[in-house]
Amino acid sequence: MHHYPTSFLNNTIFQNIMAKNKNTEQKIFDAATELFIEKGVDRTSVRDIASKAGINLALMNYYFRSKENLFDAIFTNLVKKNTKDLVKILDSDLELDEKIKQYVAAYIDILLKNPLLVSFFMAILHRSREKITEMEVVSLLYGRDKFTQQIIDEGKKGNIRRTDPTHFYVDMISMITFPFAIRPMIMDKNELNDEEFIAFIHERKQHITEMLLKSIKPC
Amino acid sequence: MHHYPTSFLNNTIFQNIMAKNKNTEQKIFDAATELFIEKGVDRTSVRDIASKAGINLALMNYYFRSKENLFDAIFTNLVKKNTKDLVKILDSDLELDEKIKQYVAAYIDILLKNPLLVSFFMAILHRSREKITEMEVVSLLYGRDKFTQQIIDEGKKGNIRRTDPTHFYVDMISMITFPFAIRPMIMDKNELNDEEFIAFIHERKQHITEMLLKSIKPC
DNA sequence: TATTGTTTTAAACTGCATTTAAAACGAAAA
DNA sequence: TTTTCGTTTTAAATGCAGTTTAAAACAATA
Repeated sequence: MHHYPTSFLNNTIFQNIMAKNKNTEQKIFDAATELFIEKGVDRTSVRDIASKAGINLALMNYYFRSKENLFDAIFTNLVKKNTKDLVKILDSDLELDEKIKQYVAAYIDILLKNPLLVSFFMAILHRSREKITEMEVVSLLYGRDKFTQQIIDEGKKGNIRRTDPTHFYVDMISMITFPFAIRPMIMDKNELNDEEFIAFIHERKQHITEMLLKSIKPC
Repeated sequence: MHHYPTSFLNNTIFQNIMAKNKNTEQKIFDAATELFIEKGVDRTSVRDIASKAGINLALMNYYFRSKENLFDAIFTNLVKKNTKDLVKILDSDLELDEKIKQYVAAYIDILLKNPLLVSFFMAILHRSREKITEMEVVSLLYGRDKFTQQIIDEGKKGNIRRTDPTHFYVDMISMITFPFAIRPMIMDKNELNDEEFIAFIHERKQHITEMLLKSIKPC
């Protein structure tokens, strides 16, 4: 009979564990994060993590139960840390135009700053696409109740063309996100280096905003 | 010293091998294809493939050298079979409007008909994003020389707004492709069943076309 | 019939995540 | 202080993955 420590994921008593297990658990968490960034999730073994964290192999399983769990913990942590602003913008009382502009720019900046976020997302989608619906934290990346209502309302008022909010939202996140997923392809086909790709992505902030606004502008 | 059979990938003498090795090589290929569809690439082991094909474990490596290679062969085959039309449309002499409309519809139909294409693409992007640039066959999914020129020309002639063809093309494939990648998320958040999701995707044909055309319409 | 190259086989090898069972540790109770 | 008991750590084993090896079976042909 094993006694597993309270999970990292169970953050109601997050503070308490941290006081106690800070060293080992945090060491595993940090080492894994660094290695996942550096080599990708699949190409880092738990032995790598253990040796980088300076702990015994079995401790990874003792604290996180599995590599998959550790991955989820890191991903959840990363998403939570980075998407607060995004949700705030969508739920704000900004004018629709300004809201879209800010959302697009903020989302792109987040993805530029956190390459891990992109590759984690890809990893989850790849591993089992269904799983993503089970991760509550993903709502933070696809939650838009107020925004949806706003589009419907503005359409009724005649301030914009009547627009299907689902299509509109899918368009928006597709144009923002997908280029990061196919980054090597875009760089290769357009002969861009890293710097130029980043510039291209920055251009897209304005480009996407214009595209979206033009599509809802009333005739 | 081993004597590997001429590779499946080397299709200059494709016919010849097929006459000889049809049984075993094709059995492996077919079994793997079915299992990859059914359970996903990572969740099918080479032992699964061998037992489904009714052959010895080592034969998979004898014919395809590695599981990765087998995967590539299947992917390449699948892309080649399905993207002929797509390239034809982009390279045709159609009017820009009509060309965009046909391309969007054809691309979406292909992805609807071949779920494997989507998950294979994700698998490659996930495994090593860089690898995708090495697969010549991917040009078929991202090749647009004549199309690019056409957008520039029409812009100069004043038939459309002057438009950056790279952004335009990225927008187009993002809006077409990405929704398939996040299918479970869209279904979950909008409470769609399979049938409704497919209907949603069909709607997108017209939606995306309108979106793209509106963005290049001259003021 | 003997030879040579090809195809198939059984078994081993390597590296991986995970599990086990026991040992070490630390704090609280006796 | 010593005992006790839950927690943390350890070394070793387990089982499954892809791949490799070396020999056997087979087929064609000289």
